[in-house]
Amino acid sequence: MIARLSPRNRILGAAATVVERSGAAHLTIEAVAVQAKLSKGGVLYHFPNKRSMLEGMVQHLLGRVVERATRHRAELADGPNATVRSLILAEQEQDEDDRAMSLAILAAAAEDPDLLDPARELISGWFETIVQESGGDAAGDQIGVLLLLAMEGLRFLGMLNLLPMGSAERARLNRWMLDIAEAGRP
Amino acid sequence: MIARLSPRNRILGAAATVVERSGAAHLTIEAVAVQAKLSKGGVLYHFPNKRSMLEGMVQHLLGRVVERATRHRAELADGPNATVRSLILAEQEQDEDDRAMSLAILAAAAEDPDLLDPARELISGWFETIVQESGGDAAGDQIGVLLLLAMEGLRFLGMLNLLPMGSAERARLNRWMLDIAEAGRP
DNA sequence: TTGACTGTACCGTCTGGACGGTTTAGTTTT
DNA sequence: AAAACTAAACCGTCCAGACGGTACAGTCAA
Repeated sequence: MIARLSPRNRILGAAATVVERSGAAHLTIEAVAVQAKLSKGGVLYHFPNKRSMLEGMVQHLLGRVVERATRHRAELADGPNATVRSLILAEQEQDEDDRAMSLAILAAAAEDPDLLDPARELISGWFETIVQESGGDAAGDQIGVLLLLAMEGLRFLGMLNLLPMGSAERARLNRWMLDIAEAGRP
Repeated sequence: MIARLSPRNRILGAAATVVERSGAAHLTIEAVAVQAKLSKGGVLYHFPNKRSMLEGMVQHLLGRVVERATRHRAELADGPNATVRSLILAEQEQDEDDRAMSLAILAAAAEDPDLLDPARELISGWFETIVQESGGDAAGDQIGVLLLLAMEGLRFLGMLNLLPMGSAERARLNRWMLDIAEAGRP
């Protein structure tokens, strides 16, 4: 029933798995090939070099986040803190594979910090929007920024296995954060 | 003027600089030696291998954080959310070098996720304490956790240069977070 | 309907280079 | 004299990337 993944996405998933298991330093074309059950040449057919594979990972990751956030954003119309709420909802929606793909950020940063440029732009845009939405830059009213930062904290701690929270606790926290965003304050 | 660093700390600082400039994948003994103005043998005199150098980086980073947090913690006695507040204050106190050393986390994660074990333990302890301090686990009352996560979000986004905030904005946010922690809510 | 051709998706092999680490013999600093 | 290095050679391993070839499904014209 599972729609067979395109070879390209299978490779990207395999790359994420390698990073998850061995760390970004051991992300090699050959390791990815083994994981994806391809030969090295097979991988290089889809991505001409390692750098383009990392670009692909980052792009894939950001693409999915943006896609989901945009959808939720549309549903929420222009309610209070709609953008942060859509980001929280988008994060909540991620499955295991998506979470593993987050490691693309670490792998990219390890290889060449410039690979994160697209992420920089995206986040920068979020910040601007969120600051506006949570009441201009009136002193102190930065609840949107706080929530966004907490989301990112969750993301990074989670991807490094530094987060001592079960999925139930996490779900509860997510719900609470949505409430805060909607109410404008805890 | 500046107290000359011990060779050991000079090496650790050089390692952080290498990661900052080139990414964790290019952290090699030789690159560190060049940056620290030593020979390769000179570095290996202080750290027998790369792994022990990474252990040293993580240890150095955590040591400083713990030291500062402990000091602030003592000052705050048992005021509301004292632990989170001490962590915020500790983070605020970091200089450029300390921030660069945060990259040790990324470098360690890239090489071998197990190197993060000490950090796991530390963070796990923080979580426990903070949950207790912000009112047991009474439904919804997770302000301490939220603040800790936001702090970590700041840390990670900052170390990857993904944070579109100037130091003034950051300072303002920090002050606001301290207020929230003290009041228990905004 | 058959044969020529095309594009996609690979495989297996090879090479040049870099890296981590070790060793050794010698030098500077304190 | 001991501690703290330097300089250089060297080894085994690993890796990115290039290359030539293969299998095969589909197209299309005669």
